[in-house]
Amino acid sequence: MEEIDGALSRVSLFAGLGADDLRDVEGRCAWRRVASGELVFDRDSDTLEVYFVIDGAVRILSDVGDDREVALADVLAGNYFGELAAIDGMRRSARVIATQDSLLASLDGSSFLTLMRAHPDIALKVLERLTRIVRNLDARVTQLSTQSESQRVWGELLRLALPDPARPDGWHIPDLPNHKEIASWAGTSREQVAQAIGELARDGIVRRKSMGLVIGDLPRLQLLARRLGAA
Amino acid sequence: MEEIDGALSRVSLFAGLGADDLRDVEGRCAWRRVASGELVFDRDSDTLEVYFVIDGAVRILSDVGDDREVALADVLAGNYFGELAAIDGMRRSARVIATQDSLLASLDGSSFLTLMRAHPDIALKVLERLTRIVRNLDARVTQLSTQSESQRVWGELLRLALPDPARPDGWHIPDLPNHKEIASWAGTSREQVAQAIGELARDGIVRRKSMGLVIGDLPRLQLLARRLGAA
DNA sequence: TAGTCTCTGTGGCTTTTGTCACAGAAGAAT
DNA sequence: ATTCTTCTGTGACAAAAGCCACAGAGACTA
Repeated sequence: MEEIDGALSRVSLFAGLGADDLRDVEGRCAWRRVASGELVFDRDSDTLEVYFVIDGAVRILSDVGDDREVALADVLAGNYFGELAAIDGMRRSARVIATQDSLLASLDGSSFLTLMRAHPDIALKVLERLTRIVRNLDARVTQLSTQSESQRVWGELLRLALPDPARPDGWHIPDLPNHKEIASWAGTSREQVAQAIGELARDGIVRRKSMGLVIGDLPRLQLLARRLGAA
Repeated sequence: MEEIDGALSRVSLFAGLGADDLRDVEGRCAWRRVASGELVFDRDSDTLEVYFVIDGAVRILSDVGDDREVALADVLAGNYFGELAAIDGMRRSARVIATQDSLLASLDGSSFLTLMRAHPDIALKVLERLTRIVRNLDARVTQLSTQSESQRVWGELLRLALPDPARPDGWHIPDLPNHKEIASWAGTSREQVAQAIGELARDGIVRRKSMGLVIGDLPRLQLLARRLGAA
């Protein structure tokens, strides 16, 4: 029981909650500090808590046996995860691993349900969140069903791209995740990620830089990522 | 304005609603009859109604241009669709097409929101539904990311399989959807579906029958659909 | 009944992926 | 610095998938 002090007010879900209610919820929370890489819960476990990420970040992933894993979502500070089990009472459908040293608050499932019943605004916010998730997943299913693996890698790069302060109209990826991680988002293998990036580099569309990529020709990359890109 | 009479009581979402409330909701609904194949709404349209399927069935699909389409969900009588836009106010992310002649009731988005606010049980049921959808989509993303196309087709066949009343322990698919449709669920092409089924037939695992398939060796099919199936 | 149409089942050829292998780069540990 | 380990970038070869083409089966029309 450490820096609990108002920690939950950093969670946007509780934005509309009065100070008293907030204190009450805080009182019901258990607190947990996890190191980067640590397992928060595993698939098929039958716990029902909802976790609030006070600080740090976690990744939800559907691991599939040995090597190849599939990243489903990143949950950053201020957000929450584990709500599915709290809502339907079923087992965890994925595993959750901290991607940074993190501080988590957990609320047991039935308290969460009670809270939503008492505060329609909160229920509505949870609905909005699930809605966003469903829309994202629909889009991802569509991409996995229709795009080639390279295209998915390129799309992932576009998602990571930021305007480059060094060059007007320039874009870059200052801190590229490692290939295995990109692969787990794009639904492909580490080697394919290397290949796909290599192809862009050979065509002069990107240049490799210390820890990242410089995108020289963003429009061309967008074209490639979409449909059958003409070379 | 036809056989509105108590039609909404067939929608399980309203199971806990009192007779008066139910009548009130019915009064706010617009009614629409659609023929099989007819478009209910298209992607990117900015309507916000929720639709209740009183009779018939619709399919939600994320079409991708010309030919290849991706099926996202089937909504049968007693269920509803279109809730995403009602909840978040964004445009439709997919198109909806009737797969049978159907009777639909539609409720405008703000009435739906009001209803959920007034009746936490209904909000909870919507949450449960979205939860189930998210879990399904997570599983689908995982399969698309890790299984081969044939495996996905075989998995789809397993999903369609029913116990065969004609043979003890026998399984069959009495009414196989056409290959294009199977492809739209498995995220592959019509030809791959034909190939995958052809392979099973050649190995004696299934036999083709008038409009369906007879599954001779279910365990073997399950094995193939899972991991690197040994022949 | 013959004539369309759509759906099936296959084959062949090109391109993409899966898999293994390996050498160099980059970090981390000692 | 030196060693160890993990990550990167590629190449090669086998297997799978994309794509096109076509012939036959069924279903529906005229």
